[in-house]
Amino acid sequence: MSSRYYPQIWQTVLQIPLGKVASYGQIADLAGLPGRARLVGKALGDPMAPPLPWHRVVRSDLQIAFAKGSRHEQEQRALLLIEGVSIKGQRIAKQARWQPQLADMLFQLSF
DNA sequence: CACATGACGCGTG
DNA sequence: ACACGCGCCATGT
Repeated sequence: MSSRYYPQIWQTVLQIPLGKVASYGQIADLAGLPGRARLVGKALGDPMAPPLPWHRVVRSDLQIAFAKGSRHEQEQRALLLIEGVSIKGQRIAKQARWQPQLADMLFQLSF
């Protein structure tokens, strides 16, 4: 089981503020795993994962990763809208991007 | 072991 | 915007 890195990924995802979104690559970087965006997707889908704001993780082009119209895609869209994230068409508003501040970075270092 | 397949991302054309 | 190619990596056939 190579879910060795999942915990740090989960921790990072938990940092994303309500109403904000982060990309898979961004989470990978913050978790100290540059270039390993795919691993983030795996971590989120792992059955052992704790409750997470998984819906706040989207592709770097600000689109939902799941197939258009799929059940997962609809659920993620609904959750984001509930949080006040504006989505026009297939694209999430740029302003919803999470920009980690110094305090957030320091939190990561404490692990 | 060889391939294929994703909740990815970036560079090029 | 669209299409590849390639890097990345766990899982499955």
